[in-house]
Amino acid sequence: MKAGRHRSFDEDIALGKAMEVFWTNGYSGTSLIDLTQAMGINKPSLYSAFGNKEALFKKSLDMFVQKYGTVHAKYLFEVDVCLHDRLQQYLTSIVNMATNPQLPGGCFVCNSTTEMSGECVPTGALQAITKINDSTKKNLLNFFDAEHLKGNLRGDSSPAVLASYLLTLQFGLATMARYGVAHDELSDVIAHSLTVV
Amino acid sequence: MKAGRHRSFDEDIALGKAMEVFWTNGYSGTSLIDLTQAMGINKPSLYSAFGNKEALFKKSLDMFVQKYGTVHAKYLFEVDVCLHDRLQQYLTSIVNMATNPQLPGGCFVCNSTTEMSGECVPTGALQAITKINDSTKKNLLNFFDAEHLKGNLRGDSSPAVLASYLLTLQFGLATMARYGVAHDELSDVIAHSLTVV
DNA sequence: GTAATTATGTACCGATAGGTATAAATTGTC
DNA sequence: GACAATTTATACCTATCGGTACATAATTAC
Repeated sequence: MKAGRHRSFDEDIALGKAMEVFWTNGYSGTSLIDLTQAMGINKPSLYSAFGNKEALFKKSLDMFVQKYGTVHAKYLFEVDVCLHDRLQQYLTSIVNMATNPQLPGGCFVCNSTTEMSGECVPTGALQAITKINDSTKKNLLNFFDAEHLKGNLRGDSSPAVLASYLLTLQFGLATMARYGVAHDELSDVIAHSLTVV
Repeated sequence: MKAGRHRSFDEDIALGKAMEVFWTNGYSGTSLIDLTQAMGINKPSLYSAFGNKEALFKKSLDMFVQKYGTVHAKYLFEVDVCLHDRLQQYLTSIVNMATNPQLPGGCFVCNSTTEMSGECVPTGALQAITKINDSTKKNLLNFFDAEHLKGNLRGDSSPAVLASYLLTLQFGLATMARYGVAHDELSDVIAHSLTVV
């Protein structure tokens, strides 16, 4: 056991609260007071535990990806389910998150992506967002490449276009949820969008 | 001619500059100094001409809609063009704007939509954004209703679902452009997304 | 128990936020 | 040209921004 006074708060719980605040308000819309109040700690504790605002934002993005970002992909790889149904379940999982009333609404990464290209968000944070999107895009490309090899792609749709199409749908559905469109309506959009695939 | 000193700046040009700054940085990412510097005026002039930050934001949204928002719809109503091609030209027009290197990237309304549901954006601004999206959605619904009556809708796709699908694509394509995806790649996405319609 | 170590609470830092008071500058009216 | 009306420029207001110094409290190592 290390010496010194113990942390009076759980780092993961506090980080989860920070993530929700950033998700709700964006980077530049979030103040340190918003954060400390939601996290239930004061500023020196925040800085010693997480660094500064930018570092906390990046850690919040990491937690979002780990907690709400990676769970959807499992539906892409279920066995004995046709490609169409796997894609539908994948997008439905995203819409479930984006419309979950217990959560801030939409998708933290999508929100942050629209916040890019402004001088108001530090460079490191922008790079983190780009990295996440690059990873998602590449994963989708690898997925459709594999499906192509398995002969599951009908029509002349290339894996690259399908990957971009899926990412476009993800962003679009998340923004629709943020705008307030209800879950059921987005389910219909998913069904329609996959009549191609 | 009214008495008193004349304005030394063109209101519309200054408002255009303000729109670009808000489009780039979002509401809470934009400071009054950002605005006055881009507009080439000082704060008292800004306040006397436009009100305050919130009013200037709403006027910027209005100008965006008028200057960059309504131009796309004309492609929906061209004569002697099939529905598929009209939709393709409509979405392509949006992508042209969202990837135009002379502009801030993406779509101002889409960016603002993801900024919603935070306490950092004043209520009036949020209502303005919702109003624009409501209007877009309703216009698309009316359009597809009319196409339905003309017998141009194939399959069992309802006008309401098609309208939501189009709006989802708009948001998605705009966010993709903001993320940095190139014009040609988005053209392919458009082509693929319309194999349904 | 004492010393070393770590976290907490308060109070503060300079910089900047949105917004305005005030006076100088510029115009049309008479 | 005097006056009324309007815009401009400077300087300032209070509140809050992100970030930190410092003293105090709590804990382990010895």
